[in-house]
Amino acid sequence: MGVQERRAREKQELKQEILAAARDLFVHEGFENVSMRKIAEKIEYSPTTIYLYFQDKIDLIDLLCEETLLRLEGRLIAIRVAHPKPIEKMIEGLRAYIEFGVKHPSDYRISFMMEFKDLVESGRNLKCHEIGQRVYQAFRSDVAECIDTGVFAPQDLEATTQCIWAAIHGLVCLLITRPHFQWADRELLIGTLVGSLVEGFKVPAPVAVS
Amino acid sequence: MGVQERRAREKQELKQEILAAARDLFVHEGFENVSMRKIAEKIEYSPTTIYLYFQDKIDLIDLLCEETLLRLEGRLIAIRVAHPKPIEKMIEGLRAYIEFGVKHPSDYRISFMMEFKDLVESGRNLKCHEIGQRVYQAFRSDVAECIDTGVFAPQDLEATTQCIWAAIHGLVCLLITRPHFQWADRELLIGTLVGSLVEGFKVPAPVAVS
DNA sequence: TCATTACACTTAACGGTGTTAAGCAAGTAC
DNA sequence: GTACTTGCTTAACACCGTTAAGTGTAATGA
Repeated sequence: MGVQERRAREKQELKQEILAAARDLFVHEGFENVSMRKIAEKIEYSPTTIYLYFQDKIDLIDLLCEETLLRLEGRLIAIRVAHPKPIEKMIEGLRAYIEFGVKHPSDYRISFMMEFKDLVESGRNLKCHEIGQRVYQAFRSDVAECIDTGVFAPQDLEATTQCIWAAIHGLVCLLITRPHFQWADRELLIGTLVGSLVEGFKVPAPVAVS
Repeated sequence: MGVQERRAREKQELKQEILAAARDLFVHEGFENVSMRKIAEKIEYSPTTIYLYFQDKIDLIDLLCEETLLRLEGRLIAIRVAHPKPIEKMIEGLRAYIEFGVKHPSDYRISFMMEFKDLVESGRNLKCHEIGQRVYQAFRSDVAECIDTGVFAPQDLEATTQCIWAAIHGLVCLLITRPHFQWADRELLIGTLVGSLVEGFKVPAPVAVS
């Protein structure tokens, strides 16, 4: 009896259709302007149908976030393969991260700019958290490689990794939330940030203390 | 006839009371969980009363944003006075910015992490925009001073200013939105970022291009 | 002193949000 | 052919920002 199989397949298809509609709306209507009702309207089902496929809005967004992180991870893995030299791997990885964020602002917002405080504190475990950790660990390995091969001066691995991530995240954030600011030429901006970051960590631990 | 004066004064007092209540709620309940109705409840007036004092929620938030930026500006001006040496002025200014954001996450969210795209495009002019520009220009002067005095290598002023701002903004953002991440020691983190940033701009234009 | 006017504020409502409970109609199973 | 399962919908709840209309009180002018 292939009935159950067909049903399961159809259920999975509609679930994917909902996710696709949601992502499309996020991209075209903006993060704040997407409601469950609008998603439902787009797929031509009643709003409550979505709740047969997702626990709630957070659950839906979580899956979108997971998809996004998987795409970013794939992009970064490709760069690691293409650039064996640690310094190039680092520079191209940072560039790719920034360009990913700028190119997919809605996806980036969902994955990196949403407030997670309440969610984490509610004890809920998100699918995207796991893969987010994986992407971070991989990046930390890249930083470690730079330190180990002498490209970077010996410094606290965790702090260094987090500083670099924070810096490039900051640029993506501002480019997304302040698109009308008097930004310098984008290529110059990205090049300057990545270049200075790498340069700043070449010299030994210049921790600025008061 | 001091009636009008008294009335004007009372109106101003209630306006300030509303602002204070709003800020208090933002701080204690979190940015997303504050509604006009809750603000009204806190000051023990009906929700619609707020609309006699503010155009809408954006208007209210705009004034809060302005207040916040004025406080930050004051903080940074004090540091400029206390540290005449360009390099110290830069380092302490960056530290102060980060610490301001970490210490007042709700205020920082309102001023620097809110989506402004739709607002700017609607042609509305916000009070906080003007002073935000002023704070940016002052910071750019600090960067220019570092370049002019040879602390930083000669580089594009605008790009350099924006990169440094983006980097410290990124750290504040992540510390706010991801408080449960496995952060390195906060002092080490801040010191590392500020130190590496300054170090990275000492060497001549290391713009990383693909 | 009394009618009028101005003002501060409220009540009621609109259209929107995320979400849940109950119901309906068609397909499957015996 | 009847009972049960499944997929979806309708109706509703409590919230949101916001507006229009109404209310009562205080100030004003005769």
